[in-house]
Amino acid sequence: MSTPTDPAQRPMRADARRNYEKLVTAARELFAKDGAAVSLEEVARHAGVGSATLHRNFPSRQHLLEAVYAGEVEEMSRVDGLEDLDPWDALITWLRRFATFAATKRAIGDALAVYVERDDPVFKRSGAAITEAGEPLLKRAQEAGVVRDDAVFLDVARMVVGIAAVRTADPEQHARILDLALDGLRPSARG
Amino acid sequence: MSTPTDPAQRPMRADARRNYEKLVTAARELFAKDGAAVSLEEVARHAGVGSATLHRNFPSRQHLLEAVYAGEVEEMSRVDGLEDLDPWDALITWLRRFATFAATKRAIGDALAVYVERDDPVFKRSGAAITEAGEPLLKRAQEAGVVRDDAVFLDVARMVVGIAAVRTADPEQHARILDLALDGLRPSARG
DNA sequence: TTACGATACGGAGGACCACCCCACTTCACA
DNA sequence: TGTGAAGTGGGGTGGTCCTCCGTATCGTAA
Repeated sequence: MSTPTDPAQRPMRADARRNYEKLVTAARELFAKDGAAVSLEEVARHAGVGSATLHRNFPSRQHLLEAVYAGEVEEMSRVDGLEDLDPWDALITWLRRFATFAATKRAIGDALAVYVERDDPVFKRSGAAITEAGEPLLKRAQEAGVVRDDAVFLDVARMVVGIAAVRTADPEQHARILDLALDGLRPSARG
Repeated sequence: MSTPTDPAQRPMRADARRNYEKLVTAARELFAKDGAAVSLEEVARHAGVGSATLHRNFPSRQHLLEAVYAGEVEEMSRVDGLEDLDPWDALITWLRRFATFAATKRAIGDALAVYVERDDPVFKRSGAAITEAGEPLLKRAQEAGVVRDDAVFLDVARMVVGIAAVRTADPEQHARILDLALDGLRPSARG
């Protein structure tokens, strides 16, 4: 889950694992405080670790983002008590939560966009969590006839991510835009 | 139109104007070839001009983008023979053109997003052109009863920009997502 | 046509960045 | 406890943006 190495590989050495954790912790703090554009040098400094160590553990900024947020994404994706709602509300509620998450955590939002948009293997884990959670909700809504049949999950996800990526000072506007777009999912809207 | 200085100010010196043009030309070529992230140093080099000259003319990358694309944005915004179409088709056609433009020219797309998203004064000119073209189309469609009354132009524009900003290898997907979202504009879709 | 002040120039340099190299340290296992 | 493999971090490289300031060029008034 939070294992930095593939299970196939031999386990990390204790000191290496320690440094890995220090880096992820430092990155989480700095991303939250200053956004995802923080210099990697700064992250390494803050973690009390050489920059080479950072680059060895995380070949790119995206890898670091994935490590920092993978857990949160999985938690966000969870479908809690959504099964109790009717199919439309369940889907919309989940999509709204997804959008809010992406919009709030700008850092992960941008990273998510990269995953959702390009199937970047770096984000396989986070991406899988999202698809696993959302796709059944969409299916259920379609089977209930409250969402148009031709909607594809990845289309919908990308739409939401795109809208979430819009930067606006007014959070109300975000909600308005999203609602507008989500109304397009209704079968009655079809031309 | 392409005047770099405000009319109030005294005209630029001939050599200054020459350099200004060289920079805009070089930037246009490089943006088209390599995207909007091209190094400004590179642009200056390509224009055969010192980097200080670039920074004097364009305090930020956004200023350079605005200078490069202002004309194209205005042309793209034009409503041509759209008045002949029925209100819905006119609006949708224009919005689609807008989205395609933003998506195709990634460089200006990102810059546009900045304008449309934050009212950055740097993009006042381009932004005004867009609003002047699009807002009447939306109004007309609303008056004809084919678009929900509560839709606000800036919401719609931001939605389209957000979707256009989604990077996907498949252009068909872009079209699908946009159509999905635009269907949300129909009054019949309202809850 | 000249001469001179305002204007604009560009290269050098500072501060920063990502990323790599490699002599050195630390670990884990026999 | 000794040894080789794994991991380290400081310093180097080459790139970025941006500013400073001595120099060159322009436009104009004489």
